[in-house]
Amino acid sequence: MRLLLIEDEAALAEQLRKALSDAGFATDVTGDGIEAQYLGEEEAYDVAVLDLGLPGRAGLEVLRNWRKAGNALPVLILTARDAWHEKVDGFKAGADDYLGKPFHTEELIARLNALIHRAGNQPGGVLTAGGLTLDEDRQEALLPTGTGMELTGTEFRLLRYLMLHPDSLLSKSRLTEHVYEYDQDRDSNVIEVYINRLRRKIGHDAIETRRGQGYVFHPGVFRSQDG
Amino acid sequence: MRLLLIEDEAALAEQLRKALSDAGFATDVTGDGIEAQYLGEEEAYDVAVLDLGLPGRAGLEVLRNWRKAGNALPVLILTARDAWHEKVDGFKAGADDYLGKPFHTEELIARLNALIHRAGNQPGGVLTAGGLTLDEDRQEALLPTGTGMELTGTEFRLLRYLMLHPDSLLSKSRLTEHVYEYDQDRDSNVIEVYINRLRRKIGHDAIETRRGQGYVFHPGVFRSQDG
DNA sequence: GAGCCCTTTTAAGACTGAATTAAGGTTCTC
DNA sequence: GAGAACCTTAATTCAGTCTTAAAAGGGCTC
Repeated sequence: MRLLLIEDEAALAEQLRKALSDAGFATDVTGDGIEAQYLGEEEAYDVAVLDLGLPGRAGLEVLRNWRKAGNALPVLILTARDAWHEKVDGFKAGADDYLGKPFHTEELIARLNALIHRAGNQPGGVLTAGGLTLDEDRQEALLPTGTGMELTGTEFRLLRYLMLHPDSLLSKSRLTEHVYEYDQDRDSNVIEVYINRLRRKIGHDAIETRRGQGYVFHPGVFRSQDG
Repeated sequence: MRLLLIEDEAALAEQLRKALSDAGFATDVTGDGIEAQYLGEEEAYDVAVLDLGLPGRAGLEVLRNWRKAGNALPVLILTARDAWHEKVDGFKAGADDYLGKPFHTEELIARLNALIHRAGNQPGGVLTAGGLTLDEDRQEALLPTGTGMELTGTEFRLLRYLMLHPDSLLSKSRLTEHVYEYDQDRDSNVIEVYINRLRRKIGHDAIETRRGQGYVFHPGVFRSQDG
């Protein structure tokens, strides 16, 4: 996986580069908007991380220009946690995801993996979200504690969909659609039953219920349990 | 948001109705052209979904008749993916958008949101009004201070309607019509109760009471609080 | 093809919290 | 100041969800 990191603060840039390399990303770093723009157009990256703390709002311009040119490169933006307007502006400019600073590196990596998977650029085999690992070849989950859990087919498909959409509200009908291709199910509580089974295996708190709306998968839960 | 779904295939109709309800649309369903025509004229819908698979080409007739009567209700038509002529006929009859079957429900919902949103409010699933942000995917509000507020289903539907009609006088009956499905409207103070709950979450001043007339949502209130 | 094991689906009762109702208090209008 | 409209809180209701268990289904071996 090739990753473009656009970050002007040298210390943070280096820290992130290390962590991202450890996670298996071949990372190019630039702190300059013009260079970032050029690299994003000329090189074949799988994903980009864009810190909006760049001086002069250059960051969003880079992103807008990419989109204007039809470049669909998945982009995750970093913003100060309280700068809500940056988040909104970022999405308007075409960002795919965002993360507020300060953040845990694991979460950044999990979201990057999710972005890449969503874009269809399948690497192979392993999907991580905040410490939880899903081995797609062996169809089993690996908890941060090291415990391995075998999953049945349906459990696996459901968990994978949850992990691909971390912190997103997923309605039961949407989950049904994606876990069972184009199967139109009548009223049935399969999703509830499988949510229950997953909770037993990976922990109850990882999946939040929003009554009347759906479920939210929280990768962050795993951070606190183990490093 | 009140939605009219015109779909004669019962299974698909039910599947869509569920998914649309999850997404916060108060959905009325009919499989009959005559009834569809009547409902579109008499009820206050924000958008309609029209499946052209209806027997006897009745679907396009419904649409044409609405347009002839000056009804500008946004309409999205569903067609078989390879039925190119249906798409053309549909636009000629006054459709605003179309989607080929089969499709992912998320795409339908995204397009419906786009149809409903006013110009300028277009990014993926995010609705803004003067500093207040409504995340339509997660069904939660983001205050200018950065505080996120989870919303229940009814709170979400009401707030979305308010935000889509800023600075407009909205009567209680109109709010009821757009927040609830085909209603056997008894006198009740639900709207008052939910206005009260919203005020607690987003601030009392955002919603003005016009005694005897209704409510006005003021996005401007949020601008003064934060930059 | 009978029996076994594992997965998936259905079903039913308990539980929870969102939606609704209800009731008393407050503010506005005339 | 009387009546109406609205606010606010609390109780009630009821649909949505949890949980468990058992039935149904599918693939395997012998």
